[in-house]
Amino acid sequence: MLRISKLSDYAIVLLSEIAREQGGQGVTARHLAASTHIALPTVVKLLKLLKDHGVLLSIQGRNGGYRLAHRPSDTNLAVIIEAVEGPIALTECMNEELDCQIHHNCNTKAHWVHINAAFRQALSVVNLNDLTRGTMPVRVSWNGDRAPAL
Amino acid sequence: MLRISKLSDYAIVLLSEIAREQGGQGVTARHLAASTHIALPTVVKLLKLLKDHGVLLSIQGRNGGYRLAHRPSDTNLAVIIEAVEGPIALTECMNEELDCQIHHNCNTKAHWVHINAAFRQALSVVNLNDLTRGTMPVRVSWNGDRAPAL
DNA sequence: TAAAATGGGACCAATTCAGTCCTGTATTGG
DNA sequence: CCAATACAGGACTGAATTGGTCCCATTTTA
Ligand code: FES
Ligand code: FES
Repeated sequence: MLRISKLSDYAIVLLSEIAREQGGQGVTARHLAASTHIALPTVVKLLKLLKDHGVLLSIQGRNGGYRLAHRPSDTNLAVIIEAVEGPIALTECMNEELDCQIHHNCNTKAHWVHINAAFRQALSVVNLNDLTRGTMPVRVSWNGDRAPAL
Repeated sequence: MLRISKLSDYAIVLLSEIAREQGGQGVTARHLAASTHIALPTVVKLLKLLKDHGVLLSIQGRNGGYRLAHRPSDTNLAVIIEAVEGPIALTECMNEELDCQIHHNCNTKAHWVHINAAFRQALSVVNLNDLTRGTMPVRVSWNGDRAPAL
């Protein structure tokens, strides 16, 4: 079916909520669980992931919580998804150092590199501001031409 | 990790091989299994899927086999992947009729529709000819502007 | 110093995915 | 005409991934 994981979706919801509520100090996992109706253990797990990948900052101890590590406009969907799911690599061939030899005469890899980049681009253009404020980036344009043979 | 399934990858390999070998008449599953080193039952399963979705034509009986249903230039990655994995729908919200209410005030759906389209676009521009002949479409361009709020 | 919060793992259940197997039908060369 | 070859269709299994839970340690502060 080719979809992002449910966890990534949750992460987007959580971050949107943090961006919306953030009033100087952190937002707690408990509070987020209540306001998003995502189970607390799951919320905790996700916030930790996002913190480990530099999307969130954490404040320990009583009155602790989480805050965005960067401005909402600098936190985009590509970053969020990569934090939760790992690097976006649509095929085996992409991010492995093992010399993938699935295809005979591999004309394929170059295409995947390109598709991967286009996809990541589409994701990276949408940021937290867009999600909370309802702004929207313009569309990708495609000139329709074809390049000459490799 | 966000990757296409192994089956989709196999399908691409199989179709490339068919496009390459196709000399008027069909190519058999047995032959494809031998030439691609993909296990026969798996090959059979995939060819059936591709046939059901109109990517391949089948000829039954002795001397039977499979042929491309359309010209190689009309068989693109989006079609192939959708045949094997079902429609490309990156989020729950996309292809379901159930009124997905994951997000509070959903500013999200509009973005996913857009990302989905951009992704499918990137896939659909690469066709079987490109894969077998080594030609390559040009890149997606992005003007960097942002549209006004919704 | 107790309560409230994150930190870090291990762990389990459910689903999805990859792959196999079996039985049936169509076609055709000999 | 019939046996061999190939596709048709589905049931089934094992493996891998994902989604989700649980437990206990550490940090901070009212
Ligand atoms: S061998 Fe991996 S993309 Fe070709
Ligand atoms: S409720 Fe599904 S995209 Fe917002």
